[in-house]
Amino acid sequence: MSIDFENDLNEAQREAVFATEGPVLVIAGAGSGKTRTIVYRLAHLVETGVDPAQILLLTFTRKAAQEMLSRAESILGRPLTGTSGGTFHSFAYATLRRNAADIGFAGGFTLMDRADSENVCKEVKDELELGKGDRSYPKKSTLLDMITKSRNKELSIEGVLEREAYHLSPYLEDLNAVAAGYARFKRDHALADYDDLLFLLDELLEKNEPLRNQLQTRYRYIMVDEYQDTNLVQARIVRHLAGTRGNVMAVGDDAQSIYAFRGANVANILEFPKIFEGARVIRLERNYRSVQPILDLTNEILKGATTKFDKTLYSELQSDRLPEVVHPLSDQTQARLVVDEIIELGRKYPLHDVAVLFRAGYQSFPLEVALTRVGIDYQKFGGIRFHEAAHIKDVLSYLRLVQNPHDLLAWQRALDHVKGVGPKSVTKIYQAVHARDDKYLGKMFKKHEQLRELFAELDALRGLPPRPAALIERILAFYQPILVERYPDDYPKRQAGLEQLGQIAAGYTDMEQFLGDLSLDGDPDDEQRKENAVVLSTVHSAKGLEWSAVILIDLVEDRFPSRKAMQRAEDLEEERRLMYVACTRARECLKLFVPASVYNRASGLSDPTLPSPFVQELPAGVYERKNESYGGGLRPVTPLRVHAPDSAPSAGSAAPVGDPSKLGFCRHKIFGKGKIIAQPEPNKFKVNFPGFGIKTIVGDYLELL
DNA sequence: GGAGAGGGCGTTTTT
DNA sequence: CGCCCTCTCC
Repeated sequence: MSIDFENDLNEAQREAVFATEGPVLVIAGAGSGKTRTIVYRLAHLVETGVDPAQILLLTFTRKAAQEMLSRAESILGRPLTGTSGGTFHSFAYATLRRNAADIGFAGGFTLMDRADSENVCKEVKDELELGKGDRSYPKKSTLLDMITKSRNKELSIEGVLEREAYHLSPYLEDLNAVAAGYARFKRDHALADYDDLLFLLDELLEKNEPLRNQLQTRYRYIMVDEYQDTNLVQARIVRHLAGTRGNVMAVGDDAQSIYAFRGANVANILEFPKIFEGARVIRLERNYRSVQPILDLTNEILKGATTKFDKTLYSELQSDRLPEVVHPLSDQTQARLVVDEIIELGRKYPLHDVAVLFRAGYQSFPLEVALTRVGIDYQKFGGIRFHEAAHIKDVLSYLRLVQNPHDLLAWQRALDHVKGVGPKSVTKIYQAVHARDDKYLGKMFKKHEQLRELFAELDALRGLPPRPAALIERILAFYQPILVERYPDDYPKRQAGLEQLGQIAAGYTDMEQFLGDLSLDGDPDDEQRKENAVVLSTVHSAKGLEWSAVILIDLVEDRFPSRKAMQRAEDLEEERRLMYVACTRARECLKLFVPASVYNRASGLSDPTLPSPFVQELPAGVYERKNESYGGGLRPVTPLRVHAPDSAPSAGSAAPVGDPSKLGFCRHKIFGKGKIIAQPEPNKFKVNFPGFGIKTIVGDYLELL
């Protein structure tokens, strides 16, 4: 079977597929067949005799890598044996485990997850007696945020505070102290966090020339997907791996950069041609995913960006239906309307081909309730992960102790279930274990029978061959009574999760691999799309995916864009790109929901909302508006015209300007209330905004008062 | 030193 | 409203 590159690819795609030697940068617009290009390139390499084991494919999620590899296998008609594919983090973890002694972890190390890292921050803060009695002191999650931001952006903590957290500057010294303590704690207990994986790998490659050469020789062809979302250290890793041969292809789209908050640096993609001299730049611009009316709308979103993208997507897929902007009366009725919509769409598409997207995990809760009520199955991506659930972490803590007796975090978790043992005793027990202080331990065993049982269990586990499945099975039996006591309300559900954990363990022979995979990419439910389950996802987790129908909810100020992003211009820009990513996921049908009020759990009341600026900005021609009527149904709304009937319609979606000839007061979504002082053009107004001064604004953005 | 009760507070996004 | 942190009592 030979592959039909002529028919299956367009010219630009073919160019990228066949450019196998030397550096290549592929700027791939949304839906432009980026995945297809990578898949065919994999196949082409192997078809021309490259050993699959010489290929390294770095992607944003493990799922993406697996999908690409299996698609390449299917067009090749044979397996890709030995190809390395995965995330930077998983690649780093695997490489570091093989060279643990070289990075100062002779006895191996344990990978921490976010909660572990936060707990260490708190531990260090308490140890240093910082923030005692100060209620407004930065919380552990804030402490960790600053530490990892500083690392990922490779700025001092002072630099991070200056740029984006000025309000924390009084705590600069404390933050530095916590950061230092945090680093020391990790060393002392053979722990590594997500950031360490990247930095340790970079360091290892920098220092260990033989290893670097070995990897460069092994990986003759490197492909990196989603390059716009790599950070500085990831770019250095790519450089180390590519070496002088530089057979590296980076694929990405600067308009879809949505991970700056964790240090992603668009400069990586923009400067790729400078770093890899002689790089070929190939642009994929034709869109194969979406119908033209959807692209008309997404092109408008990009037009509003401060940083201009020379990107106007076009498609040959036509449609006579415009995207819809729906205005429900509240987030509660939004949930009901979305359910109705899903049922309707379910007649046309399989449910797993319909997605509801939102800015933050919690925003789908009302919808989840509504879906459950009518019995529609759903699969949620983003939000709390499998391995983050307390009962899973409980069970894993025993496993971690078998693997790494220095893992204080695991000790804390395991000992937390022993009655009568609190934080202080944990420290003492930990010290006693490592100092072989049997007298102290013996005393404690007498006092706390549960403690004796725990130690007996751990010893038994350490005596077994280190097979994840066998150990988990034993642990589950031991943990059962603890589970029932700790979670009397919902332990059956949690038990199901634990059984699932046992299933996953069955697929592993190596303990470290098992633990690492769980933390790195481990939601077993994500592995495949459930048939007939509608997809609920954060926009971030929807990256790279597509559906026939996409519904976006909660498109109101403070939610999308997030309230936290309203302060700094560059954060708001990232929200805009996020909105762009969300809308470009849709193939045929796109619906944007803008509830007029949302439930505020602080007050227990419904707060009125302002439509998201990203919706407000859209020109009237690119969508059809529908309002929920008080009676419950949806009614199409004819946009009001600002100008004389013969001019183009351009009324703002939610707050149309009335008669422009009448000067008076108006409201702007950012500048607030202002006085109109002149009308230099039919649709332009000079407005004096208290506190902001005189601005000239297009009428569409003003609401007349 | 641990466990339970009251009070402030505030929901991004992820490997 | 629910979480997390702190304070107080045993």
